[in-house]
Amino acid sequence: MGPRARTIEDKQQRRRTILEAAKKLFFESGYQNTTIEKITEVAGVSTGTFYLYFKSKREIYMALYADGVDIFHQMAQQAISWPGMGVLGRLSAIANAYYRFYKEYTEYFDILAFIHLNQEELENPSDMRTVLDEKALKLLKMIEGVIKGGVESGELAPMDTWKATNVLWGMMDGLVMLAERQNVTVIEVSLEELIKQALEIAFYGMVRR
Amino acid sequence: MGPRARTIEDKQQRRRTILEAAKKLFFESGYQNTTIEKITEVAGVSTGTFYLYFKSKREIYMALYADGVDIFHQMAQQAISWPGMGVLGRLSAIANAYYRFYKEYTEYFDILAFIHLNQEELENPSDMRTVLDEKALKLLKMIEGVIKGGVESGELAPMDTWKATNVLWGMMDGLVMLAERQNVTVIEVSLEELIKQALEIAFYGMVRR
Amino acid sequence: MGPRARTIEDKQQRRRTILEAAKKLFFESGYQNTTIEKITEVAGVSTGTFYLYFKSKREIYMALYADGVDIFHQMAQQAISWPGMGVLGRLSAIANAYYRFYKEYTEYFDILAFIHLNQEELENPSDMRTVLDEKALKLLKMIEGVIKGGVESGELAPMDTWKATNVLWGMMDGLVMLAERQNVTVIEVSLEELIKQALEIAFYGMVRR
Amino acid sequence: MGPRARTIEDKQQRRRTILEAAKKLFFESGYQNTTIEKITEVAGVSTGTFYLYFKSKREIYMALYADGVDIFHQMAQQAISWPGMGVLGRLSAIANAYYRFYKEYTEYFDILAFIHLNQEELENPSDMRTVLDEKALKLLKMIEGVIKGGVESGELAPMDTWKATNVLWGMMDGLVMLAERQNVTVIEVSLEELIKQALEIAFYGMVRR
DNA sequence: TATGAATGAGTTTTCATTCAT
DNA sequence: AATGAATGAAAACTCATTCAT
Repeated sequence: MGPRARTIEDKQQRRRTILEAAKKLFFESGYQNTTIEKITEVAGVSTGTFYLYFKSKREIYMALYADGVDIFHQMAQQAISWPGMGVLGRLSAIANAYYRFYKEYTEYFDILAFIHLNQEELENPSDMRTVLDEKALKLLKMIEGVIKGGVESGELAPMDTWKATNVLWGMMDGLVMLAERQNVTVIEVSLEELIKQALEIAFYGMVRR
Repeated sequence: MGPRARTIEDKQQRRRTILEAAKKLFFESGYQNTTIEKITEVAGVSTGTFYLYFKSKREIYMALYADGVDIFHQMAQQAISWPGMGVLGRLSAIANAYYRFYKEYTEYFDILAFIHLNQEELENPSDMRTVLDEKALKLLKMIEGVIKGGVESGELAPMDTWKATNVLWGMMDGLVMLAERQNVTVIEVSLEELIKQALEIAFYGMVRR
Repeated sequence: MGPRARTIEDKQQRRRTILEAAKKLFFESGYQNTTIEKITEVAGVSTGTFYLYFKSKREIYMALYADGVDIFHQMAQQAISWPGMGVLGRLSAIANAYYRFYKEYTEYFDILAFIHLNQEELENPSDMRTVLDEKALKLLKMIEGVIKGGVESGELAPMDTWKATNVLWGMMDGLVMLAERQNVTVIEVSLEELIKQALEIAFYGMVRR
Repeated sequence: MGPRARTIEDKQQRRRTILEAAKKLFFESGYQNTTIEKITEVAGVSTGTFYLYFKSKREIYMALYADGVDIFHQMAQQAISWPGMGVLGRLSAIANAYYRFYKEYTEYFDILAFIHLNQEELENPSDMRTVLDEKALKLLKMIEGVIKGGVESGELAPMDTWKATNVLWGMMDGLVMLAERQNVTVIEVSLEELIKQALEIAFYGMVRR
């Protein structure tokens, strides 16, 4: 339908078009309920073209995942890049970034969240997997860096920073997941407030006394 | 081939047999990779019989979910039923019950966890959904009851108890989910320790100062 | 479309129906050009039913192959079962059986012939393969038995009977294959005569002088 | 990417490159498993260029077949071109040439053999077919010439030389085909020995007594 | 109640061929 | 003459669900 993608930029663009279509559909209907046919239909290309740009359904999913992690990583990085912030400020900033990512990039967020539990469905790990895990690990390391800084500066009590990082992350994750379920309506508490409260609780628990 | 289930007990028994088969398989292979045929094979009944006891694949999944929530609810209830426990003891007990449930009833746990993110895959909400949300709500209310008690007794600082409940729950959930992913190996920190640390952090944040 | 196959005989019958449809189509259009859909269409069953009776396209092919070998084996066996036949008579009888098989069961013959060279297309050997090779081996052993008998009775010159068997078989095979190609028309010599001549030549070469 | 083939020689060269790539791949993986893309990749040209030199996948296959027949024809011709050879010597020489062709040009041999049985797969006959049959016919006529010479010189018994030619050819063909199948391992007899034995048997049958 | 044979829409993926540049 | 992106028709196989017995 579209004109042939002749230059590298054209091809990048076409890849993006397909990626966007897939993102939209994965978000709307989930991985299983999204068929290649639907993706190509929305992207306005033929089945064959899809396979010109992506090896498989799985691969496009992973590509989106990678993008999602990158986006969040960048958001978080930026959030803590202001000089003169205290640890608590930085951690709050990361939490906020997390929340903003959830709100503004829900499609990506859902893709990230989906992968948590459905690795079986996505079958064999492959190289991609490793790449992705590395990306995720780097993200956690960044957060740990912030906590470490806090401990060193004396703002936070001495602690196992790696454990603390995972606690913080798991906490945020858990809260958003809670909100993600239909339960959100059940809970009748806004996610934003929840995160704030969680941070408060956590921070009181972490600061040096 | 199987004898007819004439009495109500017979029927209940047969239902349980199918349920157990499904639980085993959902746990081993996930929802998508479990076929009705496999379930009936393991249960030793025919395909038709399956549909005599469950309306659809989805329904049996939901039934298992409900069972899982019930089991955990009972475990948590029991954990806090000792008289003379402080709030922190009670909350710890609940967290421990959560951990124990995760360890001892992993099949159920996975089923519960799966549902979080895959509601899309399970399609139309149906009545079951409501029943389940009610069950889950009751569970959260029980936890809130504990926190409320602590605030009233002055052990905990005054706070929005409903928010705090959700924070605690989300925290635990998030941690286990973190551990459930492949990331567990990445993280290299045992779940048990993580939960302990999380509680510590949270409790320090919650107690009256 | 047809009524449900309830008894074992019904099922055998249905299996046969599908088998016949496949045989016809493989013969008419070759393996690659025969689709499961065409087979089920001709057999008057649904796609799903096909897979109820055969694991794969390959399997139905192999099943036909096995039948073909069995049929020929029986024909050859019967051909040499008359008491009081000399070796040459027996070998002639086998060659005739081969020719009759080619004429009367061309569909089977073609399936047997096809497999010769296209094992790649049929991919991984599997158990079936072994079974089939055993069947083919048994057939050759039967022919060798006849030649051995001839050598022992002094009708034939002493020789490596296994080699001779393979020569004879390869000869017959080669001739029919020659006839099978479009070349038949080119050659303008009837297959029957060719086989007769070949036997004459071979026999003159084999008899004790 | 490739430079333009301006002169006729350039074009011939490019054609050859593609042909060689196809030969290699057809031999390694068979007709069905060889894609145009793989061929062009190996040949170092673009997909479009392939279709500039060959009308279809089928056509390149046929072209290789023609080459194969030509090569063997030349080998056989040369083998019998020594003056002062007897008939049996000449026939042996042809058989040896056949065997050598099988050994040294296995790729071509397989291509020739494949066509025997898979004409269906190659679809509509087309003009090529005729060309090929003519080539094959010429080959057989050459062999017949040798036999005729033998009959005329009295070395061989009087016989229908055309039939005998076909018998000999079919015999050789049949033996090699036997060896080509997986059965080779089953048979456990070397092809070379088989051909020798076959010739012996045949010659004893053909010589004047 | 129980059975299990039958269904058929639905899914991913391949690849020969075309054609605008 | 050469390119290679785009095409889209196949094709094999799966599986939740139905329904006649």
